[in-house]
Amino acid sequence: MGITKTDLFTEDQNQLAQLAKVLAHPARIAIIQEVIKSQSCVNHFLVQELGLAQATISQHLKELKSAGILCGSVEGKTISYCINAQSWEAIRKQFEQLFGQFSCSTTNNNNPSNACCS
Amino acid sequence: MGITKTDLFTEDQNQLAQLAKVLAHPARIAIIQEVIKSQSCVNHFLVQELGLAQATISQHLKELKSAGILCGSVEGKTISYCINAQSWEAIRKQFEQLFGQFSCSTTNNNNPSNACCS
DNA sequence: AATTATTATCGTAATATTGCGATATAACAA
DNA sequence: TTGTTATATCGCAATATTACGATAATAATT
Repeated sequence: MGITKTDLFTEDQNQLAQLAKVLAHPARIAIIQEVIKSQSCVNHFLVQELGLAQATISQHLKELKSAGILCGSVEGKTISYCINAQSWEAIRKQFEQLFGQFSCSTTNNNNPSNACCS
Repeated sequence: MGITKTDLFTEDQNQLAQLAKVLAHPARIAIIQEVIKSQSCVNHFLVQELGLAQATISQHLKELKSAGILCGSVEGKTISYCINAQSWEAIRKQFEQLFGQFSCSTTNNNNPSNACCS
């Protein structure tokens, strides 16, 4: 069907999946990294750097913005995008929370026979 | 087009995006969390817990397995899935590497006028 | 005012994803 | 052997995503 049954899952699960979806495209990863490297970026710079069409970059920027990862400020006739520091930290924490749910030591302590992957 | 131009991006960017894509579905997040909570899970247990059809769970498990997040071991007529500890750590590191590229302090030091998000 | 530069949005084609019924396969049980 | 249980795979329909040309909107420049 192509439609996700969000009602079956918790708010946290849906939210994290949504965040992951925004990161699930190399162009958006690349845009994020360019923005970090240059402190801020404008659309046409990214078009030159990444080699995607202007409309495509604009679309990716829109998604990154609506996810809270970037935010843009008008500067003359350009729009300067930078990392949304507060959101960035919150998003990082959500991923850390997931990754923190499992660790090797946990496995060794509670289930020494967990040998299926070793 | 629906096709991602992977040739425009670095190996790392493509790889991280690919990993994010696997996490970009609440069912797969939920499966991961069930597997962690129960140490290991079999298909039909997840079907009961999550309320998705058996074929659907099987498909998600396949993706999680091929991404290296889970691995399965045959136990009689069931297949027991657990976290692939080594991969898990490697994947965590890739996300940490991304999130480590930006921090508030960096911003404050190098670009005090980065006020577009504050 | 007309031109130029920059970005957003619309529309569309190509492709990918999600979900599940139906079916196939394999291990065990009676 | 026949039946049961557990899982994987196939095929399909519905929906989502990706990419971009065309166009619109806005601000600066001439």
